[in-house]
Formats: sequence, C-alpha cells, structure tokens
Amino acid sequence: MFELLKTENSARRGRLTTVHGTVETPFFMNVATAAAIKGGISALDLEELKCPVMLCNTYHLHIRPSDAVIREMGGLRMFTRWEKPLLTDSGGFQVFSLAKLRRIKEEGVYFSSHVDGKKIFMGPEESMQIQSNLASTIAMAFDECVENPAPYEYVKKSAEMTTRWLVRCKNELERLNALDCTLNKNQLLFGINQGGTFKDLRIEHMREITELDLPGYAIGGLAVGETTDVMYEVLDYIVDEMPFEKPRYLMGVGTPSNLIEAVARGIDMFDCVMPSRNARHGTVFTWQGIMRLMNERYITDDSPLDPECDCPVCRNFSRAYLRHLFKAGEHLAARLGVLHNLYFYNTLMERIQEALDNGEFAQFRAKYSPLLAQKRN
RNA sequence: GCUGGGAUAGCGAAGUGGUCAAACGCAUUAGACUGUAAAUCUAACACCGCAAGGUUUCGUAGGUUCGAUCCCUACUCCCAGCA
Repeated sequence: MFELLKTENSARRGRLTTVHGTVETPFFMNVATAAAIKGGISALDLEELKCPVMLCNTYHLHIRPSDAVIREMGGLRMFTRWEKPLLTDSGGFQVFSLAKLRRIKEEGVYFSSHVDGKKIFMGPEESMQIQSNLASTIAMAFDECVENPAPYEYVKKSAEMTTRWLVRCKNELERLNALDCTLNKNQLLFGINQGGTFKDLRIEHMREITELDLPGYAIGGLAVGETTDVMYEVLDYIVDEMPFEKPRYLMGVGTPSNLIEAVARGIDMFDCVMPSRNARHGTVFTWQGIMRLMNERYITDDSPLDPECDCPVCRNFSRAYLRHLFKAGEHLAARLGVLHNLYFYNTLMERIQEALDNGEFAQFRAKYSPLLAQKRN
C-alpha cells in the first residue's frame, strides 16, 4: 500500500507498506545483483548503511545458484539474511546489456549464459516463476530495455511487445500467488514503461500499462545512451501519465544530482549501480562533490573522505589510508569505498525526505543538485 | 684469473643493419563508469611544444657502413660455471 504524505510541486513524500515492512519514500535501493553488494558487503552491513530496500537480479540468480536452490533455502530474504523489503529485477535489463549473447522473440529471450555459455530461455512466465521462487517483495515485469538512440519503428514494436509481455507477467504472477506453495503470496508486480526518447510512444505505452492497474509503475529505458537533458525531458512529460496514487520508480538512475532532479519531477524510487561500482573504482561521493580517491593530491591527506559524513568509514579512516588501500589493490579499499558511497546515497534520500517534510525541497535542490555533480577540490 | 652470457625508457622485458622514441607487462598520472558479463575500461607516460612537428637516445669511447640498439675493437659493470 502506498500513501502520499506530502507534495511540493511535483515532488512527493510518501510511505510504502509491504508485507516485509514499511519504507519511507523517496528512497534508493541498494543493488545486490547476485545476492551480494559487490565490494564485500553483506545484508548485515546494509543495516548500518540505512539501506531501505535491497535489489537482486532474476537472471543472475537463475543461472547461479538457481532459483530452485534459493526457494529451497526459504527465498532470497532468508538466504541473504535481509529482513526488509527486497525487489527483484526481472532480467529485462540483461536483454539490453547482454546484447551479444541473446536473441529476442515474441515468446521471450534466448540467452547464452555469461557464465558457461549454456542456452537459456526467459520469457515473462519464466521471469515471474523465478521471481516467485526468489520470493521478493516486489517483482519487476519482464521487459525489453532498448538502447538510446534507437529507430522509431524498432522502439514502437518493442514497446508493444513489452505491453504484451506485461499482460503475461500479470497473469502468471496471479496464478503463482494463488498457489499454496508460493513463498510470498503478496508479491507485488510493477510494470515498466518503455518507448525510448519518443514522446508519443512513451505516453501511449504508459497509458496502456496503467490500465492493468498494477501496484506500482517504473520508467525503464532511461540512462541508456541519451543525454541527461533528454532524460529529464522524458521525465517531464511521462510522470504526468503515471498514476498519482502509486509509487513511481525510475530504474537504474543515477547520479546524486539525477536523484534530486528526478524527485523534483515526481519519482519515488531509484536504484543504481553507480555508488557501488564507482566506489570499487576509487570514486566516492561527498557533500562537496565527487572525489577521485586515487588522485595524487590525497597521498598524505589526513582528513576523512567527507567531513560532513558520519558513516563508519569517515568516522575512522583518512583519505591517505584509503588512497593507499586503492593503490595497493587491497580488497578493503572496495569495501570501505562502497560502505561510504551507499551510506551517502541512503543519507541523501533521507535528507531529501526531510527537506520535503519541512517544505524546503526547492532550496535543497537549488543547493545540492549542482554541487553534487561537481568534482571536489 | 679463465670460459661463457649480458648491459634497452622508473622497473621488468622485446627488438638483432634502414619501416625504432623503441612491442608488451608493471609502476606512475589523469579520465570514464547510471534496472552490474565491470575490484573494470580508456588515455598519457625520453625531452621541447596546445598541436603540427622538432631534438637527443638503447653501459662508455672509438670504428665499419649511405645508414648501427643490432656488426667490429677497447674499456666499465653485472651474472653463471670452472679454477
């Protein structure tokens, strides 16, 4: 159940209640693709990082260790010891990212496993069955994520197929949720809007999928090649087409500045690989902008990554030490970097919520949206 | 002392008469990363120059040659084996 608490222009402050707990919106989901946040972070760490929702991937877990195994272990939340809400992505993004290893047909997608090359088929029904076995709180629809830019005709056909796939997802999940043996009978299905950067296709597709009256809707196919300005343009017109009283999820986005801008346009949920991936590669986010830790300038810098941050890393370690760990290739570097970045993202969302609570989001946005996009000095 | 082998950019290591400022690794410096095939990828890295381009290099000093990192001589240093 989604409850809107307050709005400020298009921005919304809300609360999402699920069988696995209540989450304050807007929020950011921490990405644990293969049931672990890369960089050596466990569900236990996520607690300290103030993570509201963990996200895992259908495709990866189906391949290894298999959804059958995870089901036998009591579902993903039991398996990982993550007690709060969990969202599973459908494998739709892999239709995009594994471009060289798949073939798309009406019935679904034929992949060559990136692990051992084995042929696997995944369609809407399979994705739902797997996600049902994973027993996540929220299951995402199986869609085709198309790269930008793409030809109009292709995007149109793709979006139409994604609609047909969504109907099949809905039917299959209803069937599964009605079974006695289902681990989470309340599993929610979110639909995903596509249509590339074409306004008419986006809007038409959104209208079609909202007719299915799902518990939530996502915007997919953004931040996949188009410029940030184009992404914001799409948000500007598509959010108006989304049900007002349901959660709105912008998939795969983004930078701290992107999050603020998307919240301003009415988005409630996010996920992105950026904080964890960039951290592993030595780039951290701070309240003064982004920081490339491996830069020579930090070699004897005794201050914390971010003097404004009270994460476990900033409370204890110096930039000089972290830089050394990165240069030395120590695994600890990745772990500490990811801890900080996720804490930063989760704190950013908390501060956005606070600003909305206090009716000060406009000021917050004006100050931090440009600042967080800069390189710190 | 003798006999072999070797000295190439910060380090390691290719090249063995012209297409060599010199492959490749590492280190270094900078950049990228947006529903994770990513602890990954890209670029620069003798000197001068924004660049085009120019200048000086392959232990040292000579020599052969139109031309040498590559062939010859001497020297210096290193390594292995033998005394």
